[in-house]
Amino acid sequence: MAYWLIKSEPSAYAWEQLVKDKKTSWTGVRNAQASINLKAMKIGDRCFFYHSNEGKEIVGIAEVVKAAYPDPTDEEGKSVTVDVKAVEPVERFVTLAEIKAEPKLRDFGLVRQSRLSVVPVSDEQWKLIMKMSAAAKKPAGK
DNA sequence: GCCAACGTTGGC
DNA sequence: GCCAACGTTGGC
Repeated sequence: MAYWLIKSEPSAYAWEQLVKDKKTSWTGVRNAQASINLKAMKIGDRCFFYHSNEGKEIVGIAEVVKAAYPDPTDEEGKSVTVDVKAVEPVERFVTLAEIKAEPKLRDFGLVRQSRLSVVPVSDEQWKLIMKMSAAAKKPAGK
């Protein structure tokens, strides 16, 4: 299974909203690279849910429940969307500042391409961030 | 097909 | 609110 990070401005669609809705269609992605990432998503893939602009932190974990299909909100029919559901909130928010402060996450898509709204997350990155989100201030161990 | 102009996103 | 980065558009 693959891992991803999906971004949303809380004012547009916050994590709390997804929790309330249980699941949602991740529509409105127009960026070409982001679309490619969406198409690569498979059912069961996990996604970090990141709040951009406000908060700038990873707040929860979502799961892909429906693979890419044409985005109904795109009149041109070029864009795709996936359905995701809320899995669980993270124990502790992981902020962008912390991610930037972690040398191992220097190559993280969120940092490297800050404008991309759907970015891939490697296994190692996923594990590390999971660790960072688990209560302690710093990742346990080395 | 290239490149400049413009628009949008997102961090600070 | 400002500015930098980057994607997209349109003229040539």
